[in-house]
Amino acid sequence: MCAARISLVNQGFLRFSRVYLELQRQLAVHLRSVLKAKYSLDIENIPVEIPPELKFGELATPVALQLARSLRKAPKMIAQEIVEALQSDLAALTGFAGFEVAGAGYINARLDRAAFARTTAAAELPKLAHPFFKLANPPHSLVEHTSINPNKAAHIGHLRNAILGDTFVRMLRAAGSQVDVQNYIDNTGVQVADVVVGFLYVEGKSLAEVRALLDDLKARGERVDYYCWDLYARTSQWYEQGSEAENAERKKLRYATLHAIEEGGNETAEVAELISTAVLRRHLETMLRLGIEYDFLPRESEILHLKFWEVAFEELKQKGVLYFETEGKNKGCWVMRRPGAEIADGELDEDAKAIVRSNGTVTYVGKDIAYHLWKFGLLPGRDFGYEKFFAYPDHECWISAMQGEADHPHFGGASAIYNVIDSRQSDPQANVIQALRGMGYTAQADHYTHFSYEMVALTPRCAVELGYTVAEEDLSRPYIEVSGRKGFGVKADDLIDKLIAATSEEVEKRQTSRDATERETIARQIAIGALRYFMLKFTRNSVIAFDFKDALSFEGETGPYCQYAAVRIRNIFRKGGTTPENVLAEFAELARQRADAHSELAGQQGSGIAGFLAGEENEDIWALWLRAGRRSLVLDQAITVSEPAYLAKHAFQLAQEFNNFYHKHHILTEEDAERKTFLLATAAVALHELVTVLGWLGIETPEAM
RNA sequence: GCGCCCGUAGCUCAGCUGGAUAGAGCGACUGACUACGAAUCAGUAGGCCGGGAGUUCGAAUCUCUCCGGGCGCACCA
Repeated sequence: MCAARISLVNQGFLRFSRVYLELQRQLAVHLRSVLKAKYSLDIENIPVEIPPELKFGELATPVALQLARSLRKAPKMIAQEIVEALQSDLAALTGFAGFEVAGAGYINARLDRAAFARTTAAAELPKLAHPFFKLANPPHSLVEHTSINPNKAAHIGHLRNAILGDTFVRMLRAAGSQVDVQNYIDNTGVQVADVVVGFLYVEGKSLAEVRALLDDLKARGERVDYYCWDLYARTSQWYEQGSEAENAERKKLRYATLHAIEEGGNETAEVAELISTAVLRRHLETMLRLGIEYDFLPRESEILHLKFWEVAFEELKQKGVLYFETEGKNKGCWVMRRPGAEIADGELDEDAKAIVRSNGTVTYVGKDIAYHLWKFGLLPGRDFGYEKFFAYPDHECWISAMQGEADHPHFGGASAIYNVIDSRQSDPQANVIQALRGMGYTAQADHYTHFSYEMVALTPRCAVELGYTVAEEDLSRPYIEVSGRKGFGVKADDLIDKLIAATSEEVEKRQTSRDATERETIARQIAIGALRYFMLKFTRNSVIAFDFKDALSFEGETGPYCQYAAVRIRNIFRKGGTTPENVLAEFAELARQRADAHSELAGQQGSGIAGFLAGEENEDIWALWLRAGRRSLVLDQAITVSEPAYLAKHAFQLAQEFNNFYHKHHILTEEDAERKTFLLATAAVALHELVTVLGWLGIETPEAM
């Protein structure tokens, strides 16, 4: 049922702590040669799974079940024959203790537990000194996430985007990739235009007055993005509030403003620049609270003014991806076939996507195609100017500019890109990929991933709680979509503040001996842990119906639960007066001695390390070691299918298995010195696994809880 | 009309290229703090995996179909 098939696809770049992966590969190779010798069959992908329960062993294959038909033999018979072949050559399979037939014809493999522990512990040691692995020739990836319109405060939907994106970046880096993190800024769109209309016409402010207001807000320590949140909602209403004639005028104002901003070099554009930059800065601050950082902020204004589109347009025309439509509703436009469209030559394709309008202006998708050519380094002669914009403790975040600074890093030219964008935009994303493919950039199209995810919505109860008026028919729905335009939603900073307030209250109660700064750090770490885990525990295409009760929960399957397990382990080492490093070194030495002795005591079970890991009463300990050995496998799978939730699940299961172990076995009072070392080593391995995996999720481990 | 996503326990969700007795968390009910701090642990109850058909030795998983819910399908941005 919950047997997991191990992916063979993507293992190449994982070079550390791959105990489980190695064993799996070895078994698959060996099985293949057995099948060849016995039945003259050459099967390339032999399924090797992790069984649903430990009593079935640590690895299993249903290959005998699959062969039953072609070999015209009962699956159990085949399994028996294969097992005999494997058993007779056990010496060639290091790390395995034996094989057996089970169920309808499964072949179950049992591992040499002591050897597994020895290898795992040894793999933990060097990581302590060098936690980050670097490949000699790392693949260059580009992840784009966050990309909030700079006209209002970030809300919970944006948090899901940024947390998913940031976590994926950490995962890629853990696997050895070189990753550039980009946050695309649409500073010339209608959303920014609307808030500019708000300042200029709803509030009737001049450029100087807007500037003064921004200074004033800054001086008072108030959030500009919050101010814009309200103004944006008011402006959206204002378009519909007046008489029909007035509303028509207001709409005209809206488009005139939009065009002035796109054009640049005027006062309206200057207001837009002031506001969008101030709001953008706030977004970066909000995300930094969650440990989210960026390398580069490409802006729409530069893509426009540096004329990326012109270069792309020529190539699109020349390669026949775009054609000029002379009939139908798209008459006078340059259009592109949609993915999967089957239209005979010369026939009118009414469904084609217009890329250049009949008035000669380019659509959003067109600009996006040009931008993505740049991302892959396929836009000859065009690049952004680069300026420093935001300083992080250990690096700069750059922003696009017309001229820019002479000395700057290079962005773009990636070999793989990931766009973290919600699933509602899958159509335009598919259009861009289609264009790349049409231009013959097949490899690039294949390495273009729309990292899509479902939205965060509010439960009706939550909406009412926040004081919004909810329509009668919406009350019975499972969730209501948030809307920046209506000012309907939970602002990111409000949620973070609320979480910190809740964790602070608990920390004040528990950590009376610590000073205020320490307590503050702990409360912040737990709050962020809770938030990040909450956003990551759901798989990407499940809609999150947001509710404060769930988001503010610190018990059960939550970030704090995982953090707590790690903190408990730290407490053990603190009380025990030793460190994980020392214990692991001690254990490695012990394991080595025992391994030497083992050859003399061949076949003698139940002694030494093997004994600590054998038997019903130690099954939970063995489960913990196994889980730890599985980490790189889980990372591999999570990257292959772009699903950070797998890692969140893994961290939780690890924490759960540790807590279970913690209650059953009391470490510090253990009298047998060797067993105590072994139990401490178990805790050390669990701690390093937890800290590492939580780190990939962007969750810090507090000193105390 | 076309396309994509979802439907699994009272609630919120896992279940990873088909595989062994369908799993968690929350909520409910029982129990466990003078041992490494209970933000924890142990246990009980709770499921026609939306319905139907097909493929298969084997289906929550693949195919088809129907039902229910959501989101997209502009020369808007």
